[in-house]
Amino acid sequence: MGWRYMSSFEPKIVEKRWDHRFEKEIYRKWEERGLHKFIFREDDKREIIAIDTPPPYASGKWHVGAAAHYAQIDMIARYFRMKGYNVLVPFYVDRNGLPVEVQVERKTGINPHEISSTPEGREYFLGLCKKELDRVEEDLVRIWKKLGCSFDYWKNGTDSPEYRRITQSTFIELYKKGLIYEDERPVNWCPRCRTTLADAELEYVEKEGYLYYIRFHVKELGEDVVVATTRPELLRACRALVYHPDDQRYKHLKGLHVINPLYGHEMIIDEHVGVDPEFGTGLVMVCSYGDQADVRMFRELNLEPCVIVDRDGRLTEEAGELAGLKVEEAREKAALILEEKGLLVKKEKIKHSIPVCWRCNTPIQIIHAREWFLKQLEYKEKLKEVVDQITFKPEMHKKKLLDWIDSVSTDWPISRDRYYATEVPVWRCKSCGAILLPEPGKYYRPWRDPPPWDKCPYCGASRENIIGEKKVFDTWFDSSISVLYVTGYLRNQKLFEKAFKYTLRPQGQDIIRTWLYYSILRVYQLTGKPAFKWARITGMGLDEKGEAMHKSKGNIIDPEPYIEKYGADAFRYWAAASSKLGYDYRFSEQMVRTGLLFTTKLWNIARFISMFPRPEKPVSLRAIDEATIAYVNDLVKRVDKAYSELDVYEPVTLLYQFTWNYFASHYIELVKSRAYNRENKYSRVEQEAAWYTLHYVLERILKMLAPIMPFVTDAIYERLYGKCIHTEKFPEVENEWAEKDYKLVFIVQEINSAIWGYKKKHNIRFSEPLKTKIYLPYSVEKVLKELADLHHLENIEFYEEKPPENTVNIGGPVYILE
RNA sequence: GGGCCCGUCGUCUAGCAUGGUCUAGGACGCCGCCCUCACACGGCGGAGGUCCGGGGUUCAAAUCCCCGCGGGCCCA
Repeated sequence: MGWRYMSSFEPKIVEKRWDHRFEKEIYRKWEERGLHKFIFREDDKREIIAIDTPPPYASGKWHVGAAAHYAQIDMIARYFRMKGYNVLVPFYVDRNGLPVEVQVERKTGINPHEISSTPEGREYFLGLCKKELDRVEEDLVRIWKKLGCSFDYWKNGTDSPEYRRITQSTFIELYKKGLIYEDERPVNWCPRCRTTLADAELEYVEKEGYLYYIRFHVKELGEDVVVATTRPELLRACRALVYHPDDQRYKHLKGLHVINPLYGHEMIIDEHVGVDPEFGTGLVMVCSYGDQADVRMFRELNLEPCVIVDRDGRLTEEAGELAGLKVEEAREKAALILEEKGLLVKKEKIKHSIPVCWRCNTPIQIIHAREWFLKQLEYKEKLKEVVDQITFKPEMHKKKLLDWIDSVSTDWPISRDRYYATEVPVWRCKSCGAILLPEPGKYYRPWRDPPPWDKCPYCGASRENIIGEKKVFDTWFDSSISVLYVTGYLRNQKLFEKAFKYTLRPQGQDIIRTWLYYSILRVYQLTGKPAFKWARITGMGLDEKGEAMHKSKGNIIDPEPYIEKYGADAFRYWAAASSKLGYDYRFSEQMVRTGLLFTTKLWNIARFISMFPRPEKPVSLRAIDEATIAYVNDLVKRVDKAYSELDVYEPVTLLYQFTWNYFASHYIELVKSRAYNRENKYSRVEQEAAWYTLHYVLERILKMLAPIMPFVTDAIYERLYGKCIHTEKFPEVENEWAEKDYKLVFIVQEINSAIWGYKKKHNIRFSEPLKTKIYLPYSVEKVLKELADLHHLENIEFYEEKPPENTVNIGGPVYILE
């Protein structure tokens, strides 16, 4: 008959607290059992949820915010697994793009452009990049494994032939659809490095220079105007003068013309909101190109550019007297000529910030370069409809994307003059100029591979005339198809058909305009469908002071020491509880510590409960058992709903609150004596009811918490119930308890609080009897035994609506005779 | 500089779409007391907020409107 006659109880859990050093061992167990492996079988009835995990860029270790984001993604993945989905949550690394080149250059001093002038040199440089990436990738993988993330590790990153093959195939596909074209456009150019630079490759330095005030003659009026500029050497390229539309000083000049003081050509006078009326005279020159503002004006005012700076940073023949001079020399000479002609009104010293090449500090020039473009302007309206089909969590971030779509004003330049990236898969016939695209399906390196044609298919020119493209893609061109890569596009059609259905994009709000936008654009162009069912947008990870973490600010917080010190579950507790989804979340070591305390609390709750066997079905439950079970059923409902909305803050907060502040502090305290039943005050049925309820609640808490704190919940579950919690189903609301009233639990909490407070105030130990006559409402008459036991009440009377006149309230519905 | 978003105890939040039940609720932290047989990595109690500021609408505003201020993101 065993436990039915037990009088002393031994816990199955012996240790007084959870030791997070076991986490490693548990993780190993998960790996051995293949818990994280995504397996696709056609006959698998489960729906697939594909999580388009952000491939992190391997430019350095994660800070706590990034680590928290991946932990949150894991929580969502684990939840959906418990809900019966086959969850595809890969982890692979974004390894394309500039940052690694920068890092290698810093470490080795090698100039990528110089070394890459030969295929052998380029190959060598790529090898160095790869090594560096491998090193950083190891760090990242180590961290997420330490964090307990159940990702399926894919060794093929975005630089793998597999991924690049798909990127190139999509290029070829879109080219054939007529969505890709080549064009010349203004780009940042470093004359020393002789390369185009992305905006991200620019640095800004404060430089002293002169502001030259130049006199222009207005053709129609016979009056002069004065214009301030820092770039007089660009006068040849100057096409207009502009002022701010609100600037009354120049309103009368709109549409008139001035004569260029050095070259004599006519220039129109126009308005533009980009002009600062406070700068100089409020009238500025528009030249191709002094700065990015000029680029914008040329575009928006429909001016015909005439670039007079060449690739070496010297002025072209167009510049007449200034031809052949370097920009700085030309500037001085232009000023001199103007002065001689009496057209230079004055020059004043100013400090201004100018863009320079991040590498060599040379001021950049804006010149025209040939680039590849993807059409996007014609998709704007359609994309807004597509975006509306995606569920945003939280909704507020959707607006950022819609606003961005509205503001898109040029097609997307997708090519770059870099090296560690996916090559633009194009060859060109020198003889007839034809652009040759290979068949999709293979990974091509045109800068190195022999052309896949024996002769030009158009003009028949020999193979030597077919030249490979040297350019590579913008990294976003690769990463924008990540969801297609994940779901098996062009790799496994059967998988793709099934997996490209419930797609989830988790990402930060900082890359809504890039990763999210480009993904939606590209996937729509390729499949005609919205890229995602859900977009889950997180805020920014901040340091303890609430400031964004940047390498340059030196406030990066490394997650590893905290995971080591407090354990992954504690860290994950912070990751879930630090803020509401979509808002910035700041790091708090204190909160990680709270997470650790919570693991200890859970451990000890389980330790207590592990003393008691788990009965099958209780014959009858006592009132507080019923209310508690009803309460936990309602909790299941609320936690499930929050998770299903991709939230982890609400679940962790609700569970913490319930577990610690109700279940441990009140329910367990109330039924302790019944569970032990040392003095046989309760019937065996009543005792079993307590045991049943304790296990009933604990089991549900553990399961609901498992996605957030996977280690400690698994350890407890394994010891108590002999199974791995992560292959269990998420708890469901039981119909018989669904609508059951449980306000008893709140009344009981008030009563406990009142009596504890009263005893405390009167210096009565909690274990001492309370002799004072105490009045309680009839509604708790069913909890009388538990209350009397817990508080050692000796003299209780119940009241119907109001207690007798001569009593005093001591809190809640509790009164005493004084 | 422009666009967008956000702004409730030290911190994270509930309440705000449908104004009154809010002299603003909870949690973490903080302070004080207490070793009470799962847990002192614990228990109990307490203090903490002019709801960013200023105007307005209204009998009534954390909640609606306007103007500022502060923070964030992206763009320039």
